[in-house]
Amino acid sequence: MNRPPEPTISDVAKAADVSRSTVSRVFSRPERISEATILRVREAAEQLGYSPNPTARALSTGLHRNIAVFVPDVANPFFPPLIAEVQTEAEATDRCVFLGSSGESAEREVRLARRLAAQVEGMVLVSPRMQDEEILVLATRCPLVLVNRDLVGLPRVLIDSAAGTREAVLHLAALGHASVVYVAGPEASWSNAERRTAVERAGAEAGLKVRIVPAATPTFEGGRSAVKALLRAGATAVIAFDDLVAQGVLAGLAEKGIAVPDACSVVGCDDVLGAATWPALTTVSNRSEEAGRKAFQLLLGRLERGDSTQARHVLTTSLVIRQTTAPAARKTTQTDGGRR
Amino acid sequence: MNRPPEPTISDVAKAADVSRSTVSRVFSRPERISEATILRVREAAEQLGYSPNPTARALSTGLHRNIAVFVPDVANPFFPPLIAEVQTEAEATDRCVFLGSSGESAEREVRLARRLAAQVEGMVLVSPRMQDEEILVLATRCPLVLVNRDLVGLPRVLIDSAAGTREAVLHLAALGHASVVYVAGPEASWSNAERRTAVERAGAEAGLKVRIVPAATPTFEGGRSAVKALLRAGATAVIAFDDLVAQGVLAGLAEKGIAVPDACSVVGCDDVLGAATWPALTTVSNRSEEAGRKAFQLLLGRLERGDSTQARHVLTTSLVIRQTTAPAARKTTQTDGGRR
DNA sequence: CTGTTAGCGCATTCAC
DNA sequence: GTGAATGCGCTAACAG
Repeated sequence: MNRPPEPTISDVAKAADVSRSTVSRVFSRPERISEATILRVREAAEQLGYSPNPTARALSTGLHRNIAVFVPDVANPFFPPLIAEVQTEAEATDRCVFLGSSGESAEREVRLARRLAAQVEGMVLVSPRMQDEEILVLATRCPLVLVNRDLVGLPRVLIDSAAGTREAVLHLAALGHASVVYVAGPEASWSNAERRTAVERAGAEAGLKVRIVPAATPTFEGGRSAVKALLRAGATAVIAFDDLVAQGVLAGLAEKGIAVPDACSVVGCDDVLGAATWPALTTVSNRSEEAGRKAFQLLLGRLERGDSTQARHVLTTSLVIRQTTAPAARKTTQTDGGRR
Repeated sequence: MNRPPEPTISDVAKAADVSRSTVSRVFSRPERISEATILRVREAAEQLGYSPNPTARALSTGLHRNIAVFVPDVANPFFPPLIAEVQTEAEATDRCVFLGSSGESAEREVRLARRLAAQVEGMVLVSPRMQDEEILVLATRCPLVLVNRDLVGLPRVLIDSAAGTREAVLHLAALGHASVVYVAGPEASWSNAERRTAVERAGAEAGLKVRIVPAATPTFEGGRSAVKALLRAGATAVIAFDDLVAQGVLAGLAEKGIAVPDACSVVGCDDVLGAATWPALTTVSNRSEEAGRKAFQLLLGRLERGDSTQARHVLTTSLVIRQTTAPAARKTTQTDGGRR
């Protein structure tokens, strides 16, 4: 029931009739050891089923060969592909990855990060919800790479959804819509801020009236319950914070008998659903896998080559037009939208 | 750029003018220390920003307060909610979690597990792809809990999708279908075996002809490319390994102009898509969050109370009828289905 | 209740 | 190229 004691470096040393230092070197700097003894030690190790204890090694060197990835919520489909990518890359450099899924809570995020800092050589913070200061403090204790958070002084990779969002607004304008509603995501989200201002700017540029309706949470449910406010605002076109929210909006609209795209156009963001909604969702493209890969590479660069901390890698996006956008209905439903 | 040296137990001891052991005890068994010195030590620690180094602690005690969760693929939406649940539970007991996403590869799974075994007190293996023997070997080096793998001698939680799958077959029979095709998932998957035999048994029971068509991978793409074989088999009703595959089937069917559910009924499994497909997918319910919670509790029981290793917790499922199933078409399309 | 001593398993000086 | 000694930061007996 309890684990059998693992063989230690001493066991191997004894078996191979060398000193412990030699065994240690065989596994860390083999270049300084003769072929012959390497073979002998390796064999003894194999036979005993020995492999260096990572904990002891970490205590001695200060290096853990672990990293941590933080996301606001693993269950949000935007993140898993990114996580998978980081894990794959990490694996390739023989590193293990801790997962921190903080349930959209900045507090949990901070607590977890503190807890993990001593066990990792670096962390990737994806769409962190904590404040700038908290991130900066963390950065003094552990190398950080940010994804979708634009903080000067830290390496970061940014998925520029503003570009695609802008396209979306222009696309809606071209379809004859006179106004657009943005269903907003989390306050603390950099991506949300990007998208929101992109909608506002492009809206102004194209002469569209822009309104903001917050989603309580960046989820299907959040989108669904935002529909009431949408209808009150007399929306004919809506851009949602992300695909999940958009999907919720679609569902909410369907419940109220509002036809998409005939009576109302809907645009998502992140393209995590593929063509899995009905009608297939027009959305802004997603590059989260690339973001994950790049983030890991930046981290690796810092760890192994002491790269600068100033990297700012931007991945641009574009609009993927599918079936939830259509020309504005001829006869716009008038409501008391602006009143309250 | 390099991290400032963390304060150690000695620093705190000096500052509080006590021995290192006392400091140690304040953080591990405060009940044996007087109120007064606890306060003094705590204060000194706080001021220095000290907290016990987990690595040193682990080396000394053999306890890491880490666990690992393995899944075949984080990006498969079945797993994230389960992972999130485990992580939340772990956090509540002040444990951190490693993630092992193995890309559906048994080999990667084994390698990762070996690598991680020395850093965790236990692991949760969700739908492992490795062989029984490999799992058993691993179990000698590290406490294990299995999810969706029925291996005698190890604690396990099983989502009994057979129950819901059976309902699905009966449902299709009741709708007048004469045959059903099961689009199979991974060979190494316990869930797949369960579902497959459930289809076969219930099919026999209800007098349905049953055929099996494998999906290359348990993904959207896998389902989509299985459609060709489906058509060749002249399917009027199909049950897919999971929702993702079902969604692929839906897409493939749509491409060929086959109407769902009128010309062909489709049933998924795991209910991970909610009502997000069109038409909304009839599927077998999912209890992955509960599975995650239960799995962690079993692990905790083993770790803290030395619970038996014989636990076998079954979560049953049922059919969720939505819109992708309908009565069999009057006129069945005849094809050369059985020929090759 | 608290201090002293020893050691977890390894990497790293420094000698030879 | 290899061995002997020392310490990483902490917990665990064993005293008192």
